[in-house]
Amino acid sequence: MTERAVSAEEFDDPVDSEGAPRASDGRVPGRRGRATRQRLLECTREMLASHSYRDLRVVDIARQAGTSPATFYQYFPDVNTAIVALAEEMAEQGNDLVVQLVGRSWSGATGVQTAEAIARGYVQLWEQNWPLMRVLDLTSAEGEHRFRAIRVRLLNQFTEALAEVIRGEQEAGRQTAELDPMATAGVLVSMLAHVASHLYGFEHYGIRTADLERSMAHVLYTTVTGQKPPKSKD
Amino acid sequence: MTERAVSAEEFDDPVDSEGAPRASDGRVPGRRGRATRQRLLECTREMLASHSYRDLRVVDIARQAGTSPATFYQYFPDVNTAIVALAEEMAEQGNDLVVQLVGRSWSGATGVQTAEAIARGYVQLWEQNWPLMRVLDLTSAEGEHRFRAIRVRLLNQFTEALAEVIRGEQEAGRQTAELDPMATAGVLVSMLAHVASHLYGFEHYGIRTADLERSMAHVLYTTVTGQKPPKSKD
DNA sequence: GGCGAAATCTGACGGGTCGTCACATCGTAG
DNA sequence: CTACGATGTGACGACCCGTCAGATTTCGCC
Repeated sequence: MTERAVSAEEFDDPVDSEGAPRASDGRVPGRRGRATRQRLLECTREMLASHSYRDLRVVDIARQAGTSPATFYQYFPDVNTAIVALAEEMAEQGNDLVVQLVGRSWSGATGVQTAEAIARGYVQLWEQNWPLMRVLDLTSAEGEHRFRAIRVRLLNQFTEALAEVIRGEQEAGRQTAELDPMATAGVLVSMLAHVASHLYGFEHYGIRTADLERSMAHVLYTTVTGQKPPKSKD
Repeated sequence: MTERAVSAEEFDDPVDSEGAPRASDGRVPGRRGRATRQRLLECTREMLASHSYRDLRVVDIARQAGTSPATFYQYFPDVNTAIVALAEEMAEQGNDLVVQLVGRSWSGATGVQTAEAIARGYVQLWEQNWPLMRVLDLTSAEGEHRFRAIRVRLLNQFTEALAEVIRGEQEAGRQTAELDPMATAGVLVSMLAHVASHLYGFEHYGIRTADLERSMAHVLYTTVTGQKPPKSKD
């Protein structure tokens, strides 16, 4: 294979400390420029929701924003860089939510509620951001290091928080010490991530989202605490 | 966005009942033709192992096979169709293996061994076929219906077999009847699929494959049987 | 052994996308 | 109102894809 252009994949979006982006030629854009950049970002988000990621063309985003392809390249070295900007914003907000849920109590009936909240929370996070989440999953499986970094950050903080809980349960003697906490947490987060990203496929096969959430909550609770869940109220 | 060429994505590889493929013009190839086709397939497999799927170019496969791009198009309408042929072969063989494992006994210490065998088996299946598995995961998440069909077939038979076991455990009163068997099985298979496809990522973070297998086996056994595993020998 | 016809292979081309660059336009400070 | 920096764009070269007419190889048959 002839070497392909490495393109800008290896470089990060040039953004200064305040988040003000620089244009391709290194100059700092003014009001008009930033407005155009923002408009391009929003159009990218829209296109991502209505078109397949693979079919996303610069010319379409530019046209949607009422400008020319060359203008797009003035603000982003490529389409991925624009998406990274969007994904970073989403990851920021979404991560807090789920990690926070892990911190709740894991004992008894409250613990079951925690597990349910996590399962539902993760599913909702995915449903609310599926265009970006999908791209994140997709490109992370390939080589794109920036997307992978975001995804890893998103999942890793979650995994570590969960591992900490598992470690606590092990020390309290409620959970078997034979399991590696990080490995176990990784397995659980994998479950959440994969199920969330394939909800539509499951629905297609007649498997209801509510049932999936219940099963995931069950697995979560059981695996984290090492206990059978106390019988629920419903 | 202007409509993109639908290309041959919607059409299946023309293959007659005996598996003998037809060339692009509909004629049945002779010895030389079939040899060339096979050579192209093997080269596709090699390229897939050493190059990213996205960077796979027809011209490279052809060159590797010591022929011209036009020859490739004589036997396959596009690169994906060639990969589908490879993936189908793999799925055939791999599916039997894992589904067969599910049929083993799930009671007591033997059950733990069954769970471990499944976890290890799935991981090995992935490790042995990662170039194809990766493409399957990748393109299924997008729209390619042929890849998705193969992946669904692979996972669905597995899921249904597992659901059947869970249903049995429920009827025997060992597992809570609150959970939908298919949903639960789907969750478990998701776990296996996602962990297997991210083994390298986990290793990168210092999480050992052996620990992942143990954790997955634990989750599998616990969730399927509803019992704590009997204490192991090691 | 030679000769057509069928099978197989290939060079070259039209069509399309990508990213860049020189230049046009805008808008604002003086 | 003018000049200059900031912003926007048409058009171009490079690249990849899939096709097609024609060249080359193989094979059955005399």
